[in-house]
Amino acid sequence: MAEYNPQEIEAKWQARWERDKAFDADMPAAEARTTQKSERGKYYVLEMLPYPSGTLHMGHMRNYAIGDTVARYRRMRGHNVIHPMGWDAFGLPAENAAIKNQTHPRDWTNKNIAEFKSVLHRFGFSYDWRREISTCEPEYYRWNQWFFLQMLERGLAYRKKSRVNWCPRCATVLANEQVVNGRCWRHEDTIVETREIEQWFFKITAYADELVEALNDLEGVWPDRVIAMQRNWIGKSRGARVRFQIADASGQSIEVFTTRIDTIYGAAAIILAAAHPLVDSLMAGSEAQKKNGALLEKMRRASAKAEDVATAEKDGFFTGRYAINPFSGEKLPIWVGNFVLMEYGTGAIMAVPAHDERDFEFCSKYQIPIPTVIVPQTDTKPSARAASGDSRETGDFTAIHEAFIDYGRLVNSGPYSGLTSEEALAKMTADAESRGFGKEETTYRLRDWGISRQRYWGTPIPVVYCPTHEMVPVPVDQLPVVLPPNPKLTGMGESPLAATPEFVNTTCPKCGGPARRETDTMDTFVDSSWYFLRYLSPHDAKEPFARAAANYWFPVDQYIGGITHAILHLLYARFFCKVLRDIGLLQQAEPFARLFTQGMVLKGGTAMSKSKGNVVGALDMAEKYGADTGRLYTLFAAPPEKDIEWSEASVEGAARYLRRVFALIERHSAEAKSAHGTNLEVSSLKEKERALLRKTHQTLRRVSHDFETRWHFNSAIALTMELVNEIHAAEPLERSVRPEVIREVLELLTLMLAPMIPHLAEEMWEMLGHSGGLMAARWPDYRAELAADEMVEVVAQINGRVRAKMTVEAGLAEEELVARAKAEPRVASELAGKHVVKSIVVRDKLVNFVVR
RNA sequence: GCGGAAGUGGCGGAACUGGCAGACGCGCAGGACUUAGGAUCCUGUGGCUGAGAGGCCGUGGGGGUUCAAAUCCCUCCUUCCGCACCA
Repeated sequence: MAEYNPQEIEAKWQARWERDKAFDADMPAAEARTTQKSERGKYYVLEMLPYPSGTLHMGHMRNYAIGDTVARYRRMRGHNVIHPMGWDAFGLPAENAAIKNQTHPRDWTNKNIAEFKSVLHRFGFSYDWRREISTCEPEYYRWNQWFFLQMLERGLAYRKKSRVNWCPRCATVLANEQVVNGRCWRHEDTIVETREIEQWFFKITAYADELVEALNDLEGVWPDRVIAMQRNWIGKSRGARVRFQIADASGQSIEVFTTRIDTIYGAAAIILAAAHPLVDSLMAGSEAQKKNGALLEKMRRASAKAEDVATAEKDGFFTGRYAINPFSGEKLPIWVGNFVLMEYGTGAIMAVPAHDERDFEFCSKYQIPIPTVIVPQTDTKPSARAASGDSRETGDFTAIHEAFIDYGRLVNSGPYSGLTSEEALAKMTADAESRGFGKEETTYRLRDWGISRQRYWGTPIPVVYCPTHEMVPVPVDQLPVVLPPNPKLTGMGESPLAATPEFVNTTCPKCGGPARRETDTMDTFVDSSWYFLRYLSPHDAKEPFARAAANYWFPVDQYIGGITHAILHLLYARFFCKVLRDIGLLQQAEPFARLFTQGMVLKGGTAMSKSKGNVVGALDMAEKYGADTGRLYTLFAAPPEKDIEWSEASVEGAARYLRRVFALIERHSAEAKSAHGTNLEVSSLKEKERALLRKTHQTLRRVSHDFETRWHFNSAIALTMELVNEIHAAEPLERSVRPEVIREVLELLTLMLAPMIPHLAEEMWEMLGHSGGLMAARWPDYRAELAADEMVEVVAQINGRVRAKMTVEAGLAEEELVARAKAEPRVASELAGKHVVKSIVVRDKLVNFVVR
């Protein structure tokens, strides 16, 4: 008897697939696209493209195993599946490795790509390798440059000064990931500074509203948390902009943004961000300036890091000036506060301490009055809190212990008193507008996307700077702007391209005079914002992607990747597609029809990563157990969206199952092959045959359901294990089961396993007498008459407790079930002398007697 | 604080629209075959209790709805993830 030899089997079938070009995906000819009716049309399955670094470990592998299972299943379902793979090849690690090892980032990257690729081949993933792309190739990144120019032309790319991390020792800009605890990664003793330099931005905020609104359509097809995270990130909030005149300042005013204009009669102060442009002029020459100048400077220098900001104590000072509340006419002191952000809203707020926690904290600290203007709606009489609330009258600043931030009913609000918050929001916004001191406004947290990187290993930004014409875009026909082959990479001093004269020095496209190239490169997220379109015509030299190909293949039907990219990558890609639609290149603006975020593979409680030293190499796995075992283990360990903790023992279990399945096919292949005909009439079946076929078709029904709806491959695999166990238990089969039945059972088992363990399934298929290979095979439909239960187990309960189990004919009438249940000895004895209040019958399931 | 997800045996996890909780696998225990086995096969395996048939308890805690709750409702607790002074 032959043993299961995965190495041999896997090599054999991988060679066969390659020979047969089994995974090449092509568009049908134009006319076939409309007439084709037997098949189900295209299906684009995509796993997030990897950054080739370190070793390809089982965490990566799990991702691809899930994608490959889906791709293979869809092929079996008759879809024209496109399943491409490529490399996110630009990036900082390549540049760092190059500096460290005195090599070129390209060499390091290509070496890693070759390694990754060989591992993916070893696992037999069904990619169309003709479509492979690498983002560091000029044929690819020239289109990044082309998109940039398109955006520049439309005002969607612009330059402005912005903060970067700066290490004074390296004299260079640091990426966020190179800043560790506020210090340089290379110089632990050196505190990172911030510097303002000119940088390029993509105006993603122009699409903020569409980006947030279109999320509604992704409900149910994208994971909830990803949608929630994107909503949160975009941070849409509706409110109003209100202008407060500055007292004694001849027409000068301060604008604030508020979502709670209904609380405006409770405003106790205006608070400005330290960076607010009016701060200096308001205080010029005043007593307040002398007193608070130092504090102001300190606030302006304070760290902008989120953790620091969130934990910093509220701090501020009075500017000595006042503003007029346009609704009440009241004079409000103008303060400067460290918790007011210049970047959000208008950089100024109205402080309503009674109804906002932050304002409450600030005003309590500085003894600013806390007037109550909203009371809970349920209060019929003024609440104790409201009654004692107005500190302007009582002079008591301690009477209120916390802010009441909910909507409610207005009090002490002039003509608006008595309205609900909802009513007041609408009415007061409208009044502010008609009276000319405010208007409805929607703000977003989302900021524009800074794409400049002071790095070598990225896409050069295609503009030049000319002394006479200033910034000049590189004409499209001069693309690509190619990276110089031999940069000086030191990681110190100015950015690498700036130190490469043959790159920097150029001529102005307008006047031909000497000019300097832009020396920043693009954020690598630009590369990954449209790569899924490049796969569709990867070698196109005339355009980024062929329109016809996009019309056919786009959007991605199923995108699969890690939750780590829930915000940035997925948001940028959505943004890009909207721009591409507006340029006229796409008809559809949402790139990913369905998104699946798979769980991580942990070892020792943390995600596998080279730096933590807890990786299990995919190649090692394949060499020791085989690719199919590796795949089966990662699919079986948990549902694909959950994290799994690496367990070598469970890998052994997966290997054991495959050996068992292989041996099963081996034992019966001769009989199966001897079968003639396929007609399996229910009436002609012997008891044992009927039982086996029933189990098989029931398994098929449930496995199909798992594949189709929830992707719970773990339960699908468990179901096939049950089937295998049942076949085992029925052995020996030779005398009691006809070859036709054996063949049917084993074929269906093979087909069910095929998407998950493709090599072994091919081998099994061949052992069962098929020469065509599984690529031509279709996912089978279960036969209802074979899956049907003839006898079912029905439970007899008394007051919800199981008292007997009966095996009865399926579909028995309710009265008959009650009669049979009552006939059960245990039921009969317990019911004796008791009054049955009620009998509940669930057909084919249970009978429950309620007794007193 | 806000938002999202999740709490089921020793472990990973099953249980479709409320209907026998613990499928399947790992681990463990016992056995068979074997020179041997970390190969293979068989049996057992939630807890307590009982000689046994069986009984009682049991899906994070508490309460509720129901003939019936892991599943629905209320409430509390815990864990993980994301955002975090966003006006």
